[in-house]
Amino acid sequence: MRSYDEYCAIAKSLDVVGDRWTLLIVRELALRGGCRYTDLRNGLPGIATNLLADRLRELEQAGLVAREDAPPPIATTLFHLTPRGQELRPVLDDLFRWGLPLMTEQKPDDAVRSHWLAGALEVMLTDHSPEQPPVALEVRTGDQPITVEAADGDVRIRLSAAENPDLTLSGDPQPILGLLFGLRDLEAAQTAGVTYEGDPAVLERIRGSFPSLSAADYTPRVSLPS
Amino acid sequence: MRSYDEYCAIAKSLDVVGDRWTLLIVRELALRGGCRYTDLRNGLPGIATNLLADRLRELEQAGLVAREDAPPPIATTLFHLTPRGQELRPVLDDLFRWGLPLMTEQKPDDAVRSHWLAGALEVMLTDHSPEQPPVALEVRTGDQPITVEAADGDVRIRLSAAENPDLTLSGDPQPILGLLFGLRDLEAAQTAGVTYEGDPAVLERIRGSFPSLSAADYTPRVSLPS
DNA sequence: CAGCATCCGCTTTGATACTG
DNA sequence: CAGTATCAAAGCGGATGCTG
Repeated sequence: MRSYDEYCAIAKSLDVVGDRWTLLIVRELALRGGCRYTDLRNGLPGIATNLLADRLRELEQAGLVAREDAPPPIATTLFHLTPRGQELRPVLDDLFRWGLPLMTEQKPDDAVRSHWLAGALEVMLTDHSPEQPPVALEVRTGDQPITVEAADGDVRIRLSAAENPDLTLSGDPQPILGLLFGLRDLEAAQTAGVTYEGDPAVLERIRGSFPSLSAADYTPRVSLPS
Repeated sequence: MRSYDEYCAIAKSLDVVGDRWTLLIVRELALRGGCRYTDLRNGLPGIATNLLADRLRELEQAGLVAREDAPPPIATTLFHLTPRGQELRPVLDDLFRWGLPLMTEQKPDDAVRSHWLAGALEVMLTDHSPEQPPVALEVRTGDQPITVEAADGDVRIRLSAAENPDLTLSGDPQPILGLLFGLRDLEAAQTAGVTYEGDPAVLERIRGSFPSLSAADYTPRVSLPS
């Protein structure tokens, strides 16, 4: 990308990560840790292979990504974020939150990956009853099952099936997220094709509350002259 | 921009604000409040006029920007952020912070605008001595003077000259920021052409501390299967 | 198969000129 | 002041081919 040529921190940030696909590559590496080239392609459906190679080279040069030649048993190159790359997490988290209201719309040809949903769940869900015994929720949607464990006030997300889930939800991601974020009740979710097995009370324990528009004021950041 | 077609909050955010120039337009409106078309052009040096018009239309459609036909005395259209647009402030703030280390390099053809620097100062400076009487600093660089007032633990930034500044700094923006962010001492700043008038002790009062790389760990956000 | 490089048609951008 | 119109150049998406 052409530089904006502005002596401004935001512009300089965008000089580095403002290109198409770049932040999504960082998202993949932030969510999944070390990735092979092929993993990245799978997590970025639609990216042209030459673009992925280009972006990885640029990110490496900018010091956000490092490549590591994995030892003999694996024998493949792994890409991972450097500390400088990890520092983009606040940006990704904010974009996650800002974009959540847009998740109410799921276009028919939207690709779905469970680790994206897992990221959203991690940002949104909390354990409202730390004193209660741990509970486990299994979510079956996307390309692999997601396990949500609430214990001692913390919520942990794993991309695998649960051992003995207290509740299992299956169906399309959109109504399931609506249910977990408190936008739909169980009945409405069922109408949208969600099925469950187990104890629905788990929902009260971990449900997130949707960020309502916080009535931001219109005052500019910096007061202007006269 | 073409949609990424991903059911992911970050991708959906970038579908809206991921285009070239878009976030910088939001930056302008966030920093300066209501802007005329011409103000925006001045704050976005190098943007093609048709692109600015396109982006404003897209932002309006997406509900982030509203245009307002100002009453007779002004007789011009003003653009401002809607509440939904204001909600991007956390994203802008994080990009501000992430990009600060890049400000150590000032390319010869980088444009400079005081309100960008004011944004950086607002994010970075704090009043370390709330119990002390208020102090005022005037910074002379960029296209207009900046006033930094520290009082009662708060720091306020204005884009205008100070009444009776306790300290005035003049020179290139890069060494001045270095000085204010604690990367240079006064002597080093002077070597880089910064001049001052008044009491340098003001610096101790408001100086920001530079975000050192916080040794982020490499653990992925979501644990992977097996 | 993993990790690219090359080629080609299309879209987006940048620069400039022009208009109500 | 607030845009629209035009056109060349750069970037992108998709397909394909190459190398270990």
